[in-house]
Amino acid sequence: MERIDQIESIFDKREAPTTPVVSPAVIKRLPRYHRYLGELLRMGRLRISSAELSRMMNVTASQIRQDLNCFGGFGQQGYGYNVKYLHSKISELLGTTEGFRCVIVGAGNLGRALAATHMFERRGVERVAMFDNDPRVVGTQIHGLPVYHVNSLAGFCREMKIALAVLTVPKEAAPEVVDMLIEGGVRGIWNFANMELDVECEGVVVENIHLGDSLMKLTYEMKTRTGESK
Amino acid sequence: MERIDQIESIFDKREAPTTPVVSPAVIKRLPRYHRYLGELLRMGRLRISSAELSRMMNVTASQIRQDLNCFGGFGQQGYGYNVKYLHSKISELLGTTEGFRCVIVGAGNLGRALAATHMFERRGVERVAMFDNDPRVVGTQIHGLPVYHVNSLAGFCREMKIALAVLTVPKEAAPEVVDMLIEGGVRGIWNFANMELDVECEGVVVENIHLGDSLMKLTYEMKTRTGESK
DNA sequence: AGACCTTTTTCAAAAAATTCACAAATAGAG
DNA sequence: CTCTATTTGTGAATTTTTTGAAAAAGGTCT
Repeated sequence: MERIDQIESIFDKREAPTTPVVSPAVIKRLPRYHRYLGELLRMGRLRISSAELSRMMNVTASQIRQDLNCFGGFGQQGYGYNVKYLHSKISELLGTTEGFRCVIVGAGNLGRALAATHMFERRGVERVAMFDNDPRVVGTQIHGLPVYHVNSLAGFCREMKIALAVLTVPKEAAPEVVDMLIEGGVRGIWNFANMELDVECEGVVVENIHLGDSLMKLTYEMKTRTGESK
Repeated sequence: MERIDQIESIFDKREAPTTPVVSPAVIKRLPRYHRYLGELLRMGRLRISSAELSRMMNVTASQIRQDLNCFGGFGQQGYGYNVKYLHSKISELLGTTEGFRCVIVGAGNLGRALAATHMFERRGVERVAMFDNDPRVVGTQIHGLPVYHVNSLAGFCREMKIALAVLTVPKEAAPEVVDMLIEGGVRGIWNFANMELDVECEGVVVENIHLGDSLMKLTYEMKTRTGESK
């Protein structure tokens, strides 16, 4: 009972939580749990204990239990967690069952590479089209996706109820495209442009990808750790 | 003086720090500081205060000062930070002046897209070659980089003193390639393969990129935030 | 059906990260 | 050359995150 109340309060929007109900640290870990559970599922495992999962994932069992409990009691004492159930629950939590539709803006190398993956479909996101301003690619198809001119972006998004946009345009073009996307009613932007987008628009979420930052973190570790082990 | 002692102690490997001398949270933020400082540099700014930078970056000024102080006093009371100096200091800290040389393993869509960028050169990393096992691409050039057969990977790395490898091969091939890289004496692996690499090899660092996790974090926020703002 | 065993839940303690607040130092003005 | 307005450096307070450990609950085996 207790448990159910807790779950409901998380999703009860009227409570206007000042601090996020689930901490960002936990949310960042959810996709990783999802990944490992998917692996277990493919291996045919039916159940898993936090202890075994913790060994696989190199985190403490306590953290796994704590994390999962933020969303309600998905496990069972003396049994552990049902792999299939937990996997689908996390899918749901993460929004992969919402059926978001997306466009990729920018048909350069990175845009094409992303278009080629199964990344979106595997997470319940439907790729609908690509957009670019280069007349040589507009009108063609890339990995099965039609490429339209960026002029028609806002209208297309609104008409096709596009919820999510992948931004792989050059830095200079990004702000302009963002305006069009917002005009088109897009609710999430996955930003690969090499700049920070700080969209101050109610209800629009931006996730910035900075590959360069990651590369620098790596070179930092290489520089530092290698020295240590000497 | 105090200050200089502190800096030295950070880099003094004999101290064998059990806990990392600089916390991971700080390190994750360094590239972002570097990015903003580069921006300021391009704008011709000579100095910046933590307060102004904090406004630009949407973090607390206190955090900026605390972070930078982990590495020593780069600023000056009553003046702030010298943009050029601080930028170059952070570059150095992050290992971009080490002149690491890298190869890209996997000449698929993502490998090609990465090869096309200036990401590496801009961070002092020199791209040397690509590797693949597809006879149709072996022997060609991609964005100016020669493509060799993956057979010769280990030998090439050792001979050419390759420090860093970018892994964009399919998940299945990853473990095998990692073995070759380690044999070749590589010290850092930037892993885009859709799996967690846990290389337990003294002095070899792995940075995993999981674009899918980021996408899921975005769909989570879209699902959650949009509801809240209703 | 009952005792025991596993494993989650939950609450509390510990550790880590962030923010606060103020002393100390410097630049710049007059 | 002194005085004032800034602004860093820093130790302490606060908040957040992680870990630990007892309590509760469901399974398993005889």
